[in-house]
Amino acid sequence: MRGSFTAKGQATRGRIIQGAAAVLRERGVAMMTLDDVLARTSTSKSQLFHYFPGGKDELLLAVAQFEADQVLEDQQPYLGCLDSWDAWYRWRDTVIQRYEEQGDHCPLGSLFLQIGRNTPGARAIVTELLRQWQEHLATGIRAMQTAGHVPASLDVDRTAAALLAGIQGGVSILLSTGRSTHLHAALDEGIMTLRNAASAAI
Amino acid sequence: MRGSFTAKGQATRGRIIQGAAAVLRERGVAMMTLDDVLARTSTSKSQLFHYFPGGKDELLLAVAQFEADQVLEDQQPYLGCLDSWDAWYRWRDTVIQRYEEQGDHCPLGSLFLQIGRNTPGARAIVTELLRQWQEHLATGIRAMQTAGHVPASLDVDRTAAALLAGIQGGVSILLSTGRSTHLHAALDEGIMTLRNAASAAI
DNA sequence: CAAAAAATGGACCTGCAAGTCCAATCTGGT
DNA sequence: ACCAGATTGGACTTGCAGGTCCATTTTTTG
Repeated sequence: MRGSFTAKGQATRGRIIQGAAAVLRERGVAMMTLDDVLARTSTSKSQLFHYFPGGKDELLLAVAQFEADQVLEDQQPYLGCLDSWDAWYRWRDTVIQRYEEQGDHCPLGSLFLQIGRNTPGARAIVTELLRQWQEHLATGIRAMQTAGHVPASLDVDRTAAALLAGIQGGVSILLSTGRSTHLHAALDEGIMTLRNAASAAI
Repeated sequence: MRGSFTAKGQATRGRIIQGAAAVLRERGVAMMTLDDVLARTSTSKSQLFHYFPGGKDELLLAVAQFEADQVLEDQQPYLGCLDSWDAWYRWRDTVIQRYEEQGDHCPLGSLFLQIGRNTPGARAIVTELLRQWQEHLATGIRAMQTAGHVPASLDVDRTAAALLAGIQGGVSILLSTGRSTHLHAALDEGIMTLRNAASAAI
């Protein structure tokens, strides 16, 4: 199927996805129409349905995947080497900056509320994203343990899970209220927990 | 305006809101139509537009308010008297149970993604809910300080904010993945933070 | 260079769901 | 009992957005 697309076809397909993502950030899922996407990408209906035979749902799913890939990329290279307190703080700043810039549109969240959890594809995308994200955090914590900055007795998975939850909640509150206070608090608390665990263990 | 509704009218209005809330939990915002609501509540179009002249948006807003009121109520009486470790754990169990039962539909989240943050009404509802929620948590933490279980040096507002963020994120992950692991972790970490602060201060 | 396959343009269809309207019925006050 | 205003029923309109179709152009391939 996908192999039958030529290079030009792939390019068009990609353009449609990116255009849809842009429209989505501007207008939100509820307000986005296929015609918006066509207008923005200078493509025609037949093209859209040529590359996304499943119609709107398939397109939204593709955009969801596109946005999901972006999330972790935007946190690099910091998320990949959380091996010192300084690295953790730099990563924290990156996260906060990214989501403050994003403003009050959450492509992923709204997307998959629209697509619905029922569709297996949507759920898989989010689940996989969260899994990778948490794994990065856990790896970072383990690195700190290895370096002796955090006691080995700390429950890595639970700490990472809690931190990830805090971030998610912080972002979702930022979307709701426009204030990044909670995201800030969640990140600071999370890192502080690591540090306190360290000092408490002394 | 509202005063001109008779008792019967108010009852109908209420029925419509509750019916809409039910439909919403079942089918999700994207899939809900006014006709669904009419069918479920045995009312007619003219009634719906009589009580909600603003149409669908106004109805959704009313449902949002209805659901928001529910959220804190469901956590009572525990949320109101977080003055011992035992009380905190009972509250935690209540929260987890409530959201595990709710399954994978978030009336508020989806609602106000649909209505959009742009509308002032929607934003106000969520902001106020979060404010009250966090205030309850802060009050609880202060009670623990007063009782000497938590050191007075603890930054109450930040801790409460982080805990609230963790809950929000935990719930949103529960909605996405169907697993309550993160909600669990966030609550446990949050309470553990209070306890560790206590022991660290000794 | 010719045939086949892919890519594109855009008119058209269709169904649905929000919102309108008016006539009919009920209810509460005097 | 009577009247005004509130309530209700449901047919009708309307616009839009998703999806179909086919003719045309471009590209690949042999």
